[in-house]
Amino acid sequence: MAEGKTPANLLFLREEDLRQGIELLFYAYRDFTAEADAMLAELGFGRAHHRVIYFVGRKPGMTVSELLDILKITKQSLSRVLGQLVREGYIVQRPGTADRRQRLLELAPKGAELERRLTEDQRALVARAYRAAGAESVDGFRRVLLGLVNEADRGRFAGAPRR
Amino acid sequence: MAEGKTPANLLFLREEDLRQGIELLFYAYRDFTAEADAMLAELGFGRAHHRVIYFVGRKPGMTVSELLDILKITKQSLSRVLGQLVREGYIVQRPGTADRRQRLLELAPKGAELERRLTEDQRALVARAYRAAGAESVDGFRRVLLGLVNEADRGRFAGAPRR
DNA sequence: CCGATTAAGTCAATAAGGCTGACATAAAAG
DNA sequence: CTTTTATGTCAGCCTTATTGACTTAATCGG
Repeated sequence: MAEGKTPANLLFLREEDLRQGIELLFYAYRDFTAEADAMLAELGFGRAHHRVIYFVGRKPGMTVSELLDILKITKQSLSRVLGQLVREGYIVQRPGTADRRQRLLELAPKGAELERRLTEDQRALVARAYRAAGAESVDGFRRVLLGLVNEADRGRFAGAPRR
Repeated sequence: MAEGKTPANLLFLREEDLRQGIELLFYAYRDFTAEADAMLAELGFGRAHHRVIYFVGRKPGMTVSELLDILKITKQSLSRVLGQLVREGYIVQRPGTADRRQRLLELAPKGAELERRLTEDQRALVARAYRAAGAESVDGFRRVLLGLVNEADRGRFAGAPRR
């Protein structure tokens, strides 16, 4: 029985650990997005607008296709959100130089300003969590999350975190 | 200039680190929920149904109020989803013994079975990420995510991860 | 015991953000 | 010159959330 107890107990803890991980992801994501959501709501925007603004800001000159790949939504869904952002002057489109079918996306000043405000908020949240957890923890955080990301997208996180 | 360069560079890296954290959260959450979402769609359910089933499974006898606190949605929003799950026999309600106004929630066998299938999937994802990252990383992952969680909800994650 | 509060539910209207399917246009590629 | 690709658009549908107003039943506090 002394032998029987250990594996059963380990298995139980493991299950608890995994559930804790699942729940941490839920709660952390819920709270991580809450503040920015509130800010967006005041402008009549939603989380979808934030994602578009964020990624366009991150990589100016991005094509519509690239954005679709990242967001994993349909072009019709993107179209509504993107069209709105373009019409309201947050994002500008210019034809691609090599391929003139493309519409390269970039933030207009108004969009850059909003991006800054939104991201500042989330950066502060992450910074606080990083500081509270300590440098070694940050590394673990990155490794585990990277393991959750679809293999195809892992390459976006250029190799080794600087160290 | 040798002195000037370092702080500027550190600042840049820090900004990059924070953005990487933000993006990791986005990609990881996106991919973490994708499989279960597909499974739910076949039953005509969505992510909201999963959350209800998950948390009721996690704490049988939970009240509606408790669930609302966790999900941070309105009772009208919950009502539709919960009502559906009750009508279709995934969840049963029984009046509270101490307070008969309450309707304590628990999974019916059908709901427990679905919960198992859904969570098994996510558990496997998390387990894979944990294994790939290693034990020390898991600890860091937990610490950082916990720092992102609203202070009011941190108590849900009972103190020290077993160690 | 009675009035106030609480737990839960309900009805109605509205909106965001997804989806599918079908079709259009312009440019690139073979 | 035909086909493929990048992008956009129209139309209709679903899920998940919202606010506001109201109901019912049970508990609680004086």
